Amino acid sequence: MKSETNVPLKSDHKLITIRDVARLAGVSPITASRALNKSHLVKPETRKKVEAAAAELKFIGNSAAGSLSNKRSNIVGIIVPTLSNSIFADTIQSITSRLMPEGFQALIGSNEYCLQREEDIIRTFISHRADALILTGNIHSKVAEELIEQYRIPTVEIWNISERSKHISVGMSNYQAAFEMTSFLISRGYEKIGYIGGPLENNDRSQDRMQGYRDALERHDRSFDPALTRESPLEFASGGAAMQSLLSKSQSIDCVFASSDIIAFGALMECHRNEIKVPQDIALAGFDNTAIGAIFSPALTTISVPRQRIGLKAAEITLKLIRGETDIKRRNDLGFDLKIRETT
Amino acid sequence: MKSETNVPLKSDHKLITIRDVARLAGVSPITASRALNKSHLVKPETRKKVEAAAAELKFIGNSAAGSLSNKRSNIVGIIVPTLSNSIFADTIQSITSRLMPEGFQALIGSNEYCLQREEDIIRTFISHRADALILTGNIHSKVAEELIEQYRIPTVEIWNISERSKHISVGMSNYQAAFEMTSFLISRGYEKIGYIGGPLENNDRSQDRMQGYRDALERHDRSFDPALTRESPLEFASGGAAMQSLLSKSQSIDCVFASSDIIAFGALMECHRNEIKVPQDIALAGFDNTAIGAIFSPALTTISVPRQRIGLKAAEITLKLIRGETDIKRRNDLGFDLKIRETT
DNA sequence: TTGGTCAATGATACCGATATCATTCAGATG
DNA sequence: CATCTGAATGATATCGGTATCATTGACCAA
Repeated sequence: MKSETNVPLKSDHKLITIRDVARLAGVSPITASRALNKSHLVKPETRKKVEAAAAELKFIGNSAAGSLSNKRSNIVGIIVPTLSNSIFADTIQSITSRLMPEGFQALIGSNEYCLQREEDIIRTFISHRADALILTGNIHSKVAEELIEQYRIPTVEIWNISERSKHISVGMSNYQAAFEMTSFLISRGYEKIGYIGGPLENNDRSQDRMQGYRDALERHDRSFDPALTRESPLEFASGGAAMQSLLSKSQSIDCVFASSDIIAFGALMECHRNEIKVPQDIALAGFDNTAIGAIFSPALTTISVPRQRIGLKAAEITLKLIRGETDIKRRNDLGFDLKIRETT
Repeated sequence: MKSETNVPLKSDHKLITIRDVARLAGVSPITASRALNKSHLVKPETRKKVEAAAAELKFIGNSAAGSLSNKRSNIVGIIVPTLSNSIFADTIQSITSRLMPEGFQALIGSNEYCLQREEDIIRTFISHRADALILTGNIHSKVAEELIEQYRIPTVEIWNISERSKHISVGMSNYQAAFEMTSFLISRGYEKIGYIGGPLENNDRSQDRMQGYRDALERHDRSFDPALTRESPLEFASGGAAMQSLLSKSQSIDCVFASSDIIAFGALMECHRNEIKVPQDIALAGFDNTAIGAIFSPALTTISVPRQRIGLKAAEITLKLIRGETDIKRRNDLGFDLKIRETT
């Protein structure tokens, strides 16, 4: 076999540069550069010559050289907690579909719900001199905030709106959503409403949802009972385990509010296994409105989060920030929807 | 409000450079650079001084300048069909967790099952002078292949192993997996086995799975009947619709092999809605082994694809390619597992 | 005719790192 | 002691674009 083709050591292999394009087109490198980027500065005829030359050579500009020179990387860094949960994938998808046509490249990082990892990712994003950052939530490490400040990176936070946020934020109030869902469950007549939430540590969405549940109970003269709550990793199996734990400790529970659809599914499956009927024996509500919830049988009552709209809005604000526009609201609350379906 | 903080126009704001670090440490820029990167060339004492200076200034190197100079971007481009399906998220996660500690940054793109979009993404990856590419599957546009060739980008294909592949590949034989699943279903005694596959166009995995199903039937002296097959987008609802279509056209079907768990779930839900019992009335098998399948009730029979191992192996081969090592197998078949559970 | 404006293009310098080659000097060698 | 060796460091050039300022010539006004 021609094993050399497998050994693409960066050899002396010469890549096409804009000088080559310029030479072929019979113009200077700067004119070639202008023709390809700011074409209005160049005679249409010249532009065509340059474009033809670039096409013939299959020229692809070196963006490292470009950003080094003009101090704009055309890179936007996005950090989400995880890629495994498709809710964030939807947001990323809509961000990139808005940014790519504008010539931006998204750098995507997942911090796996860890602030230190987020800080490391931010550091590498800064090393690429990202023009802007889009971060999930509003809890970040102290050093991360300092770096953002020192390097003056325009930053947008997504997925939660709260007083806490020091940056521009796009999302919805997780607190209010949990509050309304809990209020709804109370209005439905459920007496003993349990709660299974995601890990609280360093997660503002989890914290706010929990607080919303709690405040709604108290607003309706119910006492908050920690024995009816569980904290669960955001995995199906863990949600099931938390449900099992709830069931074994307090039989009289008649409703469970899970702060994530993933947990809710785990809980639902646990009910199936124990031949507990949903919603007849126990009602169940989730949060996020994942695709499977709607087609599930029984269909899951949940909170619909405008994931795509969050991404779109965040992308648009990011573009404005990069372009120095100033008509930007600090808090962009896109709201949420109570999806009342079969499990309650 | 201090609205200036919201207007981070790239002003004349001076960023820390390695010259600043060098000055503070009392050495030349080159020595500072060496101290931070190739520390063995520098006296330990000097290195400590430079590190202290860098830390004090919170220096983060400009990777654009770095890669322009040393012709290595430390960037690896990864393209998956979509981020919405968590199976690819798992692979990405394991790739990046292997590459990041080695100092590489992953650029992630999703082509939404479109070759043209893949080509565009490859073009931007090349503009960043990615050191290597990791692509899903082995069907790419002609121009994409030409660009990879011209710019000599080491490339690894993941998720399928077939003769078709022109690059190094890491994955499993989708053909063989579908063949074995179908054979298993036949051995279980099912008579009329339907098939719902993903879109075939430009998707080698879908094509190979379909062919595996077909060949297995014929190997066992069953005739392949196109009327028992459906093509469905990879969404829950579409899977349900395809199932409905199958049910309405041929009542006598007693088993359906869905080429993706997502389709299988849609189909399963459709059965629930129609009060068709799985597996008593109709058996159902999926493909991919998504997390929910195992905890679902009834638990889904499916093919387990070693998603994480694919990512890990692909990352390791990528590192070897970048480093010019030559002991690399062209086809890295990591196998698959038949997960026989309750739906068959 | 002269001067001014503007469109089109070019020469040169520079972005911030590092490759390359040069230099210095301590210690080993004969 | 002269020479060599190699560790440690530095001066300069360079990567591939583009910002900046300069130049050219066409067109127009006075």
